[in-house]
Amino acid sequence: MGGSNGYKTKQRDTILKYMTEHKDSHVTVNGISDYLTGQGNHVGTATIYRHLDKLVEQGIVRKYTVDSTTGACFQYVEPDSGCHEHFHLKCEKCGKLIHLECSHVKELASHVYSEHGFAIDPLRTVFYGICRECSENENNVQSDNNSQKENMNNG
Amino acid sequence: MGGSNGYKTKQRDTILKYMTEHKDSHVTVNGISDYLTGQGNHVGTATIYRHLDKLVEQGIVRKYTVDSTTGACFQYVEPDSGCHEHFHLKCEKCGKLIHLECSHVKELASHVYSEHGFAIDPLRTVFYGICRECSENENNVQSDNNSQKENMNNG
DNA sequence: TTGCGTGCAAAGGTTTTGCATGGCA
DNA sequence: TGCCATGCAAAACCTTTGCACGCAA
Repeated sequence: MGGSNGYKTKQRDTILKYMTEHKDSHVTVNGISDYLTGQGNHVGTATIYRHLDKLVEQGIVRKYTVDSTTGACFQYVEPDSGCHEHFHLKCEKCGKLIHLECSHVKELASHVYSEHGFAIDPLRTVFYGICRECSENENNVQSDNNSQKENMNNG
Repeated sequence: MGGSNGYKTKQRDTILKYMTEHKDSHVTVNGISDYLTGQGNHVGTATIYRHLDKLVEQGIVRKYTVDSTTGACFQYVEPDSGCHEHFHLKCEKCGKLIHLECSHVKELASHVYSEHGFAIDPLRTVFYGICRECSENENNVQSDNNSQKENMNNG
């Protein structure tokens, strides 16, 4: 955590720029790689991993693991907003990842800590369930939907 | 989801027995495989995965994903323990599973449903974090940390 | 006998590592 | 000039899938 975080390189800037421009959504290494390649700014996969690791260590980026089969998700953390903690809802039907920025959850977290001595880690905790769209669809159509695809947009 | 859960085989019994005997800790496929092989009860990896998948579907076993590098973790759920109605806290350090019978959580669940339209599934949802004992230990023991994860206690 | 269950190996995907080269300071 | 950073490919893992054979019902 010293002053020096390594050299300032084109690749580092490119990745950090991408992260800050997508701070409202979760991104995967694959997503970053594809996007940058499409923009003509190809960066090697290993380099992306290495930078992301460093950024996570420095607290600039957070790492989420939703599923063991899917790749890890990363998200930029705004440095000035000290308490940018939020939890996540993951729909078991469509795989959508929803950000839950809600005071109720934070209250719960502090309650659990003071009453139960347990420090909840919002980085790792994911609420599983069924999202609004899917429960509405469930009532209307009953087609087989076996998609395990992730579409993690929506901020 | 018919009544039949498949044939009763030696492998299925072996795996289920292992799960029930380790219900207090989370286990990995690798751990199961190694243990059974050591006991002279070798079961193929694919078979373990296939059974675990079924058990998860049936709600007999829970699946956790702590890290994308590590494999998934599994844990047996006692059918008569009423675990379907309350939430769980899992310590990332010691793997302990804590039953959280707390009105605050239920309130949160109904709030999330009414306000955010998301129906949380208590069976799948686990709060990750650090338990009281482990956070006390962390303060006392500050020995070598070659662990590349973990140091993320903020807030 | 029928058809699911099993084991092995191969495939598919994500992340890490080794090594020679390139680029920042 | 001295190192760190990068890229490529291979390796290391975890998980799934295909296929032939075994075994429960």
